[in-house]
Amino acid sequence: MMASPIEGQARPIRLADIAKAAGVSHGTASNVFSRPEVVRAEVRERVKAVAEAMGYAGPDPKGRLLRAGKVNAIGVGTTEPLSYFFEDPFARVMMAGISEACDATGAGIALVSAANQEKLAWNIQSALVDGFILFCIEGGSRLVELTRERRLPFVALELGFHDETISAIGVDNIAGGRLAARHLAELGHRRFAVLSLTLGEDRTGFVTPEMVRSAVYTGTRDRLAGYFEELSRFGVDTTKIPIFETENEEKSTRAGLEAIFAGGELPTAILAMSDRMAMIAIEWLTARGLKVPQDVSVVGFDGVPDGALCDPPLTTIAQPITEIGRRAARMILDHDGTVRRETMGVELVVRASTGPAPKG
Amino acid sequence: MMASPIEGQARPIRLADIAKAAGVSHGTASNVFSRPEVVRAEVRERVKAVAEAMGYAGPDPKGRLLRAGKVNAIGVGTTEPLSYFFEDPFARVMMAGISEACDATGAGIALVSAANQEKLAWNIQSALVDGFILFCIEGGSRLVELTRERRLPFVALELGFHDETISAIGVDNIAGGRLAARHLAELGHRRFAVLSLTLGEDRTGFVTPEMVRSAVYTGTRDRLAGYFEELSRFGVDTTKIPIFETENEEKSTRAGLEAIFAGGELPTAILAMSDRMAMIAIEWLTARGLKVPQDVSVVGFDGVPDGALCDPPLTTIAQPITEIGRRAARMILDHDGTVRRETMGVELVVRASTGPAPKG
DNA sequence: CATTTTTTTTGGATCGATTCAAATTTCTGC
DNA sequence: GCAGAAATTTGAATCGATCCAAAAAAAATG
Repeated sequence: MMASPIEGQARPIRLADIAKAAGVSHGTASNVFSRPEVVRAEVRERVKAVAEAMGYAGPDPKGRLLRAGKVNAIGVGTTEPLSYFFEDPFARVMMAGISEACDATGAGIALVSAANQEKLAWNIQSALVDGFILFCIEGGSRLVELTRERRLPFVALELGFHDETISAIGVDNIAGGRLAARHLAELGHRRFAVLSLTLGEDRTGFVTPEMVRSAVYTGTRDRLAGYFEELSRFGVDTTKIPIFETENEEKSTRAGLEAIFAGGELPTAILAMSDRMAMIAIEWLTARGLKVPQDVSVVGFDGVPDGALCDPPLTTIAQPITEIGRRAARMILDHDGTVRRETMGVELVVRASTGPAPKG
Repeated sequence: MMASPIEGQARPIRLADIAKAAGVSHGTASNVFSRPEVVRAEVRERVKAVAEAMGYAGPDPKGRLLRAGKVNAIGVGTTEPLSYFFEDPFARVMMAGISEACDATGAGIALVSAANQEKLAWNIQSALVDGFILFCIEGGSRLVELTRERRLPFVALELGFHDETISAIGVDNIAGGRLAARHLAELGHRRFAVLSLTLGEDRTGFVTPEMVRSAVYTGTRDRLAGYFEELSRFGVDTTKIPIFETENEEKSTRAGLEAIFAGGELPTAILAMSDRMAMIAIEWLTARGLKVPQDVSVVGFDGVPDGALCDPPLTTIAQPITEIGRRAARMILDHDGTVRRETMGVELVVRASTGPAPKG
């Protein structure tokens, strides 16, 4: 047996090397780093000196990890690309909440995502985490299935569909819908249009009542139900309200607005199921010469910070996003094996995108 | 020896359990999952069936990791709290670039930070990553030292000081300074004030020429040098230009503006070393009844997206932030053991916060 | 100084996989 | 039916630490 031929690319120094060089057992060497108080001061210093001299990088977490069994990190997963976490306003606030809880306990955050489906599966399988928080905005069911296979605790956020077997944190969508609708109705509005999130399949366009009934996404359905329940109470014929399903992005939302304002009785108020759509709507209306809120009122949903900054500032149904993030993280961190479901309240934040219905 | 007394809380199933149950060696069992093509179809299906029946979660990455030696994830570290990554505009754009490179190679991202100094050390020591990207905005030297001990590749970003031994990506601060100064000088401005990033110690307030000379932070010093070189060329007496050192946040920046506009010859142009300060300045000036750019011009530094959205849109020196992020990630991902230093170019982005110097 | 108590140190077992040379089985061709 | 080639399977070794019961050394007690 000979030493590695090239000095330069020697393999990294292991704890066992230090132990041998210092003339102590590997148990003692380990203690020097992980429980220094149990080893005699003299020995401790000697070992440390040897480690220093040999350029030891400290106990390798890879080794420790296997023994410890716990990673002390939580994975946050989504089907969107990784940049989603840094670009999407909703995700960012959520992450701030998650970060807060992680900072407090010293846990790390690993971002899990992937460019394509195969990689996603692999990344979930190989993520070094103790549990997952899932952003189920899109492709939620696949994300959930993949994660379930890891048999680690996980919490679903913004889970569109209903599944009692998984932990989830959501908001009271019906109440949110009602709040938004009542606000507009009380301002005198009677002609509405809805900019809806997806109901099921990947499609965009106007939605029929049957489609609503058979909707897979209960979140969307509930918001709609909330809108309509409340509007009915004000005597509005909800069957006449146009509902346009978008993909919650610019193109399909604009298409929806075009369609809604194409003719017939124009709405004086728009119920948007996300702040994103609401803000796109405001921009579109303004560009079209319609004043918000004088001509058309717009109310959003989510309560992202950007809403306060747009012009006019957005009236919206605010979710306690940061708190949801905090709780989700805590659920993973102090997981006790039970399935937990929490429904958070929402609140109406009145800013300047809504006003009295125009006369006549 | 007896089976675990309580059925419910059995320890997780290991690959070895599957192997035994299926009557194959653990080598074969391992192959079923990691190299299915080498095992006979019949055996493969049998093992898979057993695994399924026993509720095996798939090969545990903790085990694989130790053997493989490579984590396939990069750590992004800072001394700021974790939420910094999701809230700071500059960091966000940088992260988007890093994400892009990681997405492309399937690498994961682990966020490393800490509430306090001890935890930071621990978190860096125990991060499961193949290398680090360091945001050295503040407390950079400590962050670098801590990371150096891990003996893993790392790249420093926004490294304030000069150290040839570490890989870093930065921008040409002198050129940036000159670009900003020339732009203003060409618009006819002759009376300036500088809102400066920190030069060394943690202090705020006006800065003397000696302090500039002995500055630790070469980034700050270089921007300043760029400003002054160019202004001298236009015949401006740079010794009279007030330089106010802030902590790049609201309070100290406002204090700086108060001090600068407290009396004497008021500046017609402000050179801010960050977009953050520039935007705070615009707000402050506007609130004070001074019109930007009619009364006072403001030019920032960084080129964060928010700058385009503020009112008036900010003229600034744009760094290729996303590209820096991409390169940093790539440096870690295809690390070859060499120390790499890159200096990226910057460009002047003229928007509406600068205009001709007011007459008289 | 012998005994008991306390503090340190030791070294084997373990965490959960992957790897690879060698052994075994199956397949080919004649 | 058999030799040789090809395809599978085996099982010991390894990755880098931590844990812990038992042994050894040091300190305290009578």
